[in-house]
Order: sequence, then C-alpha cells, then structure tokens
Amino acid sequence: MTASSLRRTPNKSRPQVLRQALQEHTRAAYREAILAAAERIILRDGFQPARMADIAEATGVSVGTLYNYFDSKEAVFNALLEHHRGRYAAQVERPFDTDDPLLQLRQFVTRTHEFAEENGALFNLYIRTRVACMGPGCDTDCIVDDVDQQRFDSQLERLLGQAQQKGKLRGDMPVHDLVWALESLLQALLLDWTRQPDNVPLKERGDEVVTLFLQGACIR
Amino acid sequence: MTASSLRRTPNKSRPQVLRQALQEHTRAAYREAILAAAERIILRDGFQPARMADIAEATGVSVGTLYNYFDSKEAVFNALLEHHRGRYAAQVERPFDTDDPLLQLRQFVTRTHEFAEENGALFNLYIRTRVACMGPGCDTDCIVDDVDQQRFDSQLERLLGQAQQKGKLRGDMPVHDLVWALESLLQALLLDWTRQPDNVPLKERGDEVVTLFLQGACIR
Amino acid sequence: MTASSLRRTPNKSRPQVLRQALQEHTRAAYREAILAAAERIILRDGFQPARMADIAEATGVSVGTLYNYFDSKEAVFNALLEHHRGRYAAQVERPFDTDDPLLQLRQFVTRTHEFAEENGALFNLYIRTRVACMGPGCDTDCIVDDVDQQRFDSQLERLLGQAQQKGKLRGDMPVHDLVWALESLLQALLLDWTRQPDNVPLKERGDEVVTLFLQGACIR
Amino acid sequence: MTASSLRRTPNKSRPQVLRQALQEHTRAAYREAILAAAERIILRDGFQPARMADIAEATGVSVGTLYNYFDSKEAVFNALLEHHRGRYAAQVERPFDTDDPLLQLRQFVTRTHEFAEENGALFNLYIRTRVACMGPGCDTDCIVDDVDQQRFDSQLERLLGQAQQKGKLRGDMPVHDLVWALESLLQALLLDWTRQPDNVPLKERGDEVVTLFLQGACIR
DNA sequence: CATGAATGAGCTTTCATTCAT
DNA sequence: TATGAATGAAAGCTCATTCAT
Repeated sequence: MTASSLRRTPNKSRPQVLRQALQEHTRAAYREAILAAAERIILRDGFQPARMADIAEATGVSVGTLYNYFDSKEAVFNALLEHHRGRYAAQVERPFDTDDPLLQLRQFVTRTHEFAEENGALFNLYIRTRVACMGPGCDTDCIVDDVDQQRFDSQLERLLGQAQQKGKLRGDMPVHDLVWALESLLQALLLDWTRQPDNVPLKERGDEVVTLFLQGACIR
Repeated sequence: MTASSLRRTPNKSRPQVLRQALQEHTRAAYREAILAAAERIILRDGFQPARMADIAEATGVSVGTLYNYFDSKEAVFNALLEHHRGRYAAQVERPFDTDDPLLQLRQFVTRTHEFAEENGALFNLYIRTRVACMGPGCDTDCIVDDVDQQRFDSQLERLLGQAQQKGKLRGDMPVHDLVWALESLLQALLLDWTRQPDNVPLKERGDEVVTLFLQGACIR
Repeated sequence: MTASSLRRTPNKSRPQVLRQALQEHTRAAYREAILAAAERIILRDGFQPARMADIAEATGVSVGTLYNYFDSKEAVFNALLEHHRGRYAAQVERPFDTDDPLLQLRQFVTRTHEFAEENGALFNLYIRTRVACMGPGCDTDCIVDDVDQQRFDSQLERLLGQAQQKGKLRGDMPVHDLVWALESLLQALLLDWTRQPDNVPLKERGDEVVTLFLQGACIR
Repeated sequence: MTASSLRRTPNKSRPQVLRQALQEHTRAAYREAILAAAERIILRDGFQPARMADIAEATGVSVGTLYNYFDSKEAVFNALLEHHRGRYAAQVERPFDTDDPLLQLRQFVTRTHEFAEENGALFNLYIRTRVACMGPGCDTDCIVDDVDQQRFDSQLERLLGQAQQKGKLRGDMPVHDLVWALESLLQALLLDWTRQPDNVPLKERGDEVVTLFLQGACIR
C-alpha cells in the first residue's frame, strides 16, 4: 500500500454509500436544528444581540459545531432567510383559480397572508429585517437583498397592469404608483401583525385593505 | 425653577444666583451641542455602531462630560428624539386655514412633509427608528415610545372622524381602519423618502397619496 | 457660550500645561510599565503564546488599557524592539578611542557586548527574533526588519574595509565575506550567551572570537 | 519485534501473523504518507500555523487517523525530524577517503552540505527549528533536542582534536572553542542558505569558510 | 482501524461606563 | 464640573483533540 493509494477513492463501496447517506441526513438535521434554534434566539434577542454561544446552547451543540455548518453569524442569518424563501415562492406562485386579475390579486394577497400565519415567528423576523435594514449602521445591512421584494412587486405589477389594461383600474395613475400604494398598505398590515399577531386577523384585514385600496375612502 | 436648578439648593447669595443662571445657560448649551453632535454621528454611523467617544469628539468635549449630561447612550438618543418632538408638534398643530376636514387633512399632511423636508436627516433617523425598533432585541428598544405616533394618529382620527360625520367618507368602515390605512401610506412614503430623499418629491407625492386614499384605485 | 466655543482651544492656560506635562509623564510611565511587563511575559512565554491578558496582569492594568497604548499585540512587540534600538545605536556609535580600524573593531564588539550584558533579557528576545523570523508561518514575520542588522553590518564593513585598505587584512577575500564570517561568529556568540548568560563571559569570549577570526585556527 | 507489534500479543494463528505483517506494512505506509504531507504543509505554512486538518487533507486521510499514528501535532513534527536523522548520520559518518584530519574535516563539511542540498526543504525546516527554538515559549520548544547538534559537534571535536594533536592547529585555544567557532560559521552558512538557497553555492562557500576558519582574516 | 463531526477553551479586540484628578 | 485614562465584560471565531460510529 503506497502513500498515494491512501488518497480518497472516487467510487465508494456499498457501506460507504449508506453511511454517507446517513451522514447527509444527519448533516441536514443539524442544519435544521441550528436554524430553528437560531430563529428562536434571534427572535428573542434580535440579530445583533444574539450570541453565537446562545444559539449553540439552544441547539444543544457546541459553538464550534455552529461553525462547522455556517461560516459566520451572518451566514446563519442569511441561511435562515434563504431557508424560507423557497417555501414562500412555492406557496404564492401557484396558478390562480380565476382569470380576473383583481380576483387573482386577492388570491395572491390571501396566499401571502396564509403563509405568514403559518410561519409566524419567521415572518416577523423576515418582515422586520426587510424594513429595518435600509440605513447605515444597521448590522444586518446587506444581509437582506431585495430579491423577495422584487418578486412580490413584480407579481403585483403584473396583476395590476392586467387589471388596468382591462379597464378595471384608473388610468390616470402609473401602475407603478398603484403597486407602491398597495404594497405599502400590505406591508404595513404585516408589520402590525408581526407586532401583535393575535390582535390582527390577517387574512380578513388583508381583504379589507385591498377593498379600501380599490374603492377609496370616499363615499361614491 | 427648572429641573437642573433643583440640583443644589443651599442658601445662595446674589452672586451665586447670577452664577447659577450662567451655569444654567452653559448647561443648556452643552446639552444642545452634544445633541447636535450626536445627531451627526448617529446619522452617519447608525445608532448601535455610533460610539460615545465619537460623539464626545464631535461635540468637542470629553467622554466623561457626556455622562454629566446624559445617563447613557440610550438617554442621548432619547433626548435627541424628544428634542424634536416639540418642534414637530408646534409646526403641525397650528390652526388650519379651512373648516373642511378633508382640506385640513391635506394641510396636515403637507405640514408634516414640510417639516420632514426641513429636518431631513433628523426625520430620516426618526422614522427609521420608529419602524425598525418594534421587535425585541433591537438595541434601540424602549427608546422610541409611541407618543409621537399617537399624536399623529389622533390628529388623523379627529380629521377623518369629522369628515365621516359630515358624510364625506364611507361609513361602512371604522374610522380607526381608515386612519390606519392613511397612516400606513404616509409612513411608507416617508420611508421611501428617507431612503432616497432626492428621488421623492415629498409634498407632491403626499397629495397624490391622499387622493388615492380618498378615491381608490378603481375607476368610478 | 455657543456650541462651537466648546471645541478644544489651542492655547492652554498654565494649569493645563502642567497637567498635560504630568499626563505625558504618566503616559510614558504606563508605556514603560507595559513594555517592561510585556518583555517579561514574552520572554517567559514567547511571542505567540503570550496572552494580552497576561501582559495586562503583569503590568497591573486591565486589558483595555493595553489597547489605549498599543494598537495590537504585534504593536506591543514592535514597540518593545523599537524601544531598545535607539539605546543600542547610541551606545555603539560613539566615536572610538583609536584610529586603528582593527582596534576600533574590537571596541565596537566590546561595546555591543557591554550593551548586551546590560540589557540581557531584552537582547535575548531581540537576537532570537532576528534569527528565528525568516521563514513562513512565523507569527512575528515582518515584525523585525533588518534595520539593525544592516546598521551592525555596515559598521563592520566600514571597519574591515579600512583595515583591508591599510593592508592589515588579507586581500584575497571580498570584504563582504569577511564581514559575513565575523558577523556569524559574533551572532553565534550572542546566541549562546542568550541561552546561558552565566556560562559565557561575553566580552572575554568576544575578544577571543575576534582574535580567532583575525588569526585563524592554524598554527603560523 | 517492532514497537507496534507490541500492541496486542494474544495467541495468533498463522493467518493472523500474515495479516499482522501486512498491517505492519500498511501502518508504516501511513506513517510515511502522513510525514510526507506534514513536511509539505509545515514547510508551506510554518509549524504553528500548520493545521492538523490540512495535514490530514494533504495526506488524504482523516484527522482522526493522524491521531492513530501520532499523539499530537508536536509528535508529528518530532517524527518528521527523527525521520531524517538516520539518513543524515548514514551519509555523514561513512569512512573518510583520507587520514589527514583537516582533509577529513573538509570532507565532513562537504558531506553535510551535500546532504543539505539533497534535502533542501527539509533541512531548511530543520536548521531553522534548531536555531529558533531555543528560548521558552517557542511552540516547538522541547521538540528539537540537541542530539543532532551533539553528533555534529563530536565529529568536529574529534577531527579538530586530532589535527591539534598532530600540531596542525594552534594549541593556545581549547579544542572546544575551535569547534564552537567552526560550528558557528557553518551553521550561519546553512542559515543563509536556507534563506536563499539559490544565492548561496553551499559547498563552495563551505570550503571557503573552512579555509577562512583555518587561516584567519589577517595577512600572514 | 478509519472516519470526521463535535467539542470548548482560548484568543484578540471593542467600547459603554466609571472615577480620580 | 470637565477630563480622559482605566476598566473589564463580552463577542466572534479557531483548531487541536476526542470519540461514537
């Protein structure tokens, strides 16, 4: 047996494959556990005060282990957000039940709110981060890009654009402004909800907000 | 008798009184200077990264002096906000030029935006903090109470309530919800503006937003 | 008193000057104390194992204080070396008592050794560092430049060059090689001495080494 | 009976013996491979920065395996040096081609330098370590004992002693001192060479150094 | 015996706050 | 009362070593 024959062999025997599959599983489980703990801790303490040591303890592992799975504290946070992006996209971008853009709009909003209600704490973190991190000095700067916002916006824009083309929305206002207004209202709603989840019936309020947005506050 | 004159109240001879008056003046000047510097620094670096040493240097005093005027870093920030509350209230709560609640509403919004444009950097900080610091763990937690929001809200509530009573607003929706919606839109606008002050003509957009709020997105 | 009048005034009153002088003194004393302690600790533990906390404790100050005087652990070490460079140069570069280059050489060597004997521990550190830090991975890489070595070499070169020109040294060998050989012998001697200061009578051995260097090992 | 065969000594059947022989072989191969990798890594990074994980990777084994063959990082380094000692001894302690001690001396020096040139990187490490690690705190403390130095010295001592007895060297100086001086020069030469192998023609310079050592710098 | 993930002590550095002058 | 040096509790991250599989 020579020194060079010690190098890792590319093809693996059966047991190795099994073991590796097991390890993959374990590894994934660890990641999940760490992220879950991190979510708890970060939600409890906030991002910057949250200490890696606490996350480790909450996970039930040592600090070093954290760094076997994530490069840095920031990476943990990023992974936390990333972890939920796909799920949101999947839930929200399914085909709609109707052809009417405005009904599609309502469905889109409802789905978003359903997702929020199903993933409360997460969304709390998520939304807050998206709003909070715009100024200098926010430690989570650059952590959250606008990927999600853009996805959300472009959906709204598409739907409102279709509605406008079909003559269902006022034409004296750029679609962009309408998008902006609706998005603002919905974000404010989510914000309120993350503050006091129990006091805000999310989906009902969402529908009301859309109605108000469409019809306006004045008597017709 | 001001707060600081309570500090020591032995028998005072005339010159002592004079000296104390002078000291009061000096004390106020120090506070102002510190707050001004703190504003510069916090706006430049953000709250949590801003270092007391930097604020001291920017003020031209020593670190210790900071603590002669404020109990803590947080206290400086609180005072900073408090410092501007009165000014905002004064500017916004003047009597209106009209009796029409909806016109008063527009004037109120305009005044708010004028104040914002006149106090850009401050307002930037102010708004951001109000939005960002709602969850736990934010270092500025407990710093910003809802005093201002409540003042703002009650104004809106009063005006929208009057309009509703006069039959100018839809009655099928609680005033509170209307207030909420308008407030959300306006806050979003301010938020946008603090991000890119130059791209958002605040007062014009404010008027448009109010119009959209009142009339809705649908064609009538 | 305006805010701007609070800024530091350039001209200082008498007491300020005094106080500052005092502080300068204190500051210098602290630096010295820290360096002295650092020397002890680094000599005891080596550079890389030496912990800032230990240096702080040895100095009798807190860790933070260390960083009020030095930017980093490396900076402490650099300062330590720098601190002694001037002293060595001063002691060694005084005018010589004679015109004979070879006698000057002996005096130069003697002075170096006197300095070494007077600054034992330091020189230990100094010499070891100069020798050790040439390969990769040495944490003190780049810390010690060759300034001192060059100064030492150029002195030797000058003296040996003069001797050669006066026909006192063999001409069949570049001065540079002679310098190299003598320097090697002297460095080895210092090295031995730093290992076991008590067993090596530095100055006597130095003289012997120079003699051996000049006359060679063979019988004439 | 080798060291590792001492590990377990139950009654062994024939096949067990065979298997054990095989294992011995494998075991040796692993050691070699690890040492080879360690040499590469340590030479690349230095001893203290070199990470066990890197050595493991370079070997193509896991970290744990390293610890099946060596007790610690230090042990790896020790083994690395030990591994080359025998080779040096073998090369250098062959019988000489001549009876003249001074010629033997030159041959001895030449052989050492040949070995150095043939084992460049290693010798680089070796020499550097021998010189650098004499003080406390050097992480490689206690790693390098003086075994090699002593062997080298005793050779020199023997040869120079013979020469002195034959009246070829000055008698007014203890052999020990002559040994010391020559050893110093040779070590300095090696040192220089390890720093810039290409600029120093080792064997030629070695001969020059011996000549200078024997004849001295002065004109005769 | 190989594996490689888990471990956790230990490191340097920062900065709000205190306090002797 | 101004000063600013001293303080020291954390924090994030590394890596030699262990040990269950």
